[in-house]
Amino acid sequence: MSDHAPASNAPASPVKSMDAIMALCKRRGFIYQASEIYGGINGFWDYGPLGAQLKKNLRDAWWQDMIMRPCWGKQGPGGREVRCVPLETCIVQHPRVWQASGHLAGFADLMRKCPKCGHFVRADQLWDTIVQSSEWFASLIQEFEPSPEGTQTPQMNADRLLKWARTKGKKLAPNLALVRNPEVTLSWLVTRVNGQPTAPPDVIEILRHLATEQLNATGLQDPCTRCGAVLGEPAPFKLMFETWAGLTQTEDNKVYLRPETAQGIFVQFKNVVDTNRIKIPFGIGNTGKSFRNEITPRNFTFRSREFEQAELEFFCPPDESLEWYKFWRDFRMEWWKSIGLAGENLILREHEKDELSFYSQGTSDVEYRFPFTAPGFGELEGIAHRGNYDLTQHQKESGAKMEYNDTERGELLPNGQRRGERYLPHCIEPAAGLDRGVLAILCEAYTKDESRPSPEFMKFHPRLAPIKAAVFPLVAKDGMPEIAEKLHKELTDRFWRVGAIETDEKQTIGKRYARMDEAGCPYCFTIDSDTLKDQTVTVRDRDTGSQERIGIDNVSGFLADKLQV
RNA sequence: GCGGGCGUAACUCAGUGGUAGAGUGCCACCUUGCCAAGGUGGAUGUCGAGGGUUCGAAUCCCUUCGCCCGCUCCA
Repeated sequence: MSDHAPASNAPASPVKSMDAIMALCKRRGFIYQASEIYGGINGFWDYGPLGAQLKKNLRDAWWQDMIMRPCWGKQGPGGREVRCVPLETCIVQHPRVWQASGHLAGFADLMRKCPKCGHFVRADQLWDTIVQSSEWFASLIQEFEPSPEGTQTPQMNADRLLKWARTKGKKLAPNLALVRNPEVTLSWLVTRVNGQPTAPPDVIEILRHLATEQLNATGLQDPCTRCGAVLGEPAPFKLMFETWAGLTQTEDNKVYLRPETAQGIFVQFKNVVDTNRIKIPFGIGNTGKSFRNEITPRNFTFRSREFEQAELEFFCPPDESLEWYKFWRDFRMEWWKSIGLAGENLILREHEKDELSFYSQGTSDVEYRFPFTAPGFGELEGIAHRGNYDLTQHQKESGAKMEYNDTERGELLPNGQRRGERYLPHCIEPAAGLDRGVLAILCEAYTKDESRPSPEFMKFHPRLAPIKAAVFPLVAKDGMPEIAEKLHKELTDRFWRVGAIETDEKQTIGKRYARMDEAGCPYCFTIDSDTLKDQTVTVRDRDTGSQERIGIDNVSGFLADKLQV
């Protein structure tokens, strides 16, 4: 999650209530807590019937617009056709995949845990963190005189340190050795300073002394940045889920659940090139579950430990990569807008230079202003220029040649062919979070309007709505139910592939409309007494509540037009 | 991980030591003539879980799980 809140970009409309959205999601069966009857399990969520269909519709929209007809048929840079093929790779890959990608190293930073307050700090950043953000250090450092010119040793005054330990130190760093046992701790330090005037201790060594109560028994120790207690030993902090492939749970059999789908694509890049008549530039798309052991799952489904990604890796010649990057960045923003995130809550944010990975020439995030991030934004999708980093890594680690032979390049030969040019393609990666997408769509669709008979309703784009339409008899008599049933069957026969068509003859018409509003059904067709006379029905629009009459024979065409199918 | 708040019906919540409640929703029947309309009736809870105190616990204590908020973390 990022937290960018330009003052000029403040929300014009009031922030929606996340509690109300979550209540509706539960009540109407969009999202349930996973394993709820057992008390739930931290960081995991299930989709109910409407949620499962909504998410499928989003996944289908991605698949259709990225794989089946990429970018709605728009041309890429230089008027080139945009071509993409699908792929489905395994959640479990060879462990060396994660070695090559850097996840094994990057996802297992050495962390140190404070046994007293439970605080975590990265082992390699301990001293930086203390100097930059430790409250007790900021206070303590003021008790020292500045270092004399050309030295690293601040001037120490034992009396002032004693006083600090008994006053401010008690509050700020209650577990620091200096605070718990000032005389002993200071005596070791004074001995050290006076004993070796030619090699005075630097700031870090002084801090380590102040954290050490029993020098003889323990040696110098390191303090917790927050409470000053002695930190535990560095231990790998595992953000990847581990399991075993094989019956024995030994180190040899250890495998990991993927933290992203992208690596499966890079690993199969050569196979796709070699076994399909496809030429660069082209993309490979893959949707599927990924897993990260998030430290703090939070904000409903926004940061879950099991989540689904929709990733495309688009391969192109290095000299075209920047243009393709910009192309994809802009298209992906357009795409999110096209499925209903059209408002001021969606932004495209280009990363600053210092945010970029060393191999990247550009990265952008599509971000949505969720109720829980407002006035800031949370990431929906990252579009990254990854250079040839990943193919290079896998080429090195596996020894397999990842080069592409571009037969459209190189000098023109006498026979009219090109000589060809071998290179490692560059890669543009639009990587979307489907669950975050669903959550953004739920938040965007949720609308509260107390002036309506149905004050809470879901304004889904018709393409995503789990229920596409409903057919009602105005009252359950005079032959209306029979006509409704016939129309319902007709619509179901035609539209079942894209979503549900519902019918309901119980309760009053207002209640039935209201129920459909909460489920986000865009259109309701109602059979009334006029239908019997002139073969027309009313169409009710979810967002406005307005009605128009159309011929019963035109209903199917009307809906097809609205759903663009 | 720390700090704060919360956990009672599908949803929103009342109930602070003495028989488990309300509104909404849901279901059935009656009534219907376009917006959660009206009437009658009905179903639904191991009060998040475990332990303790007590004659007696939704209520007090301890532990634990989950959710929300603020820190922290987020390759």
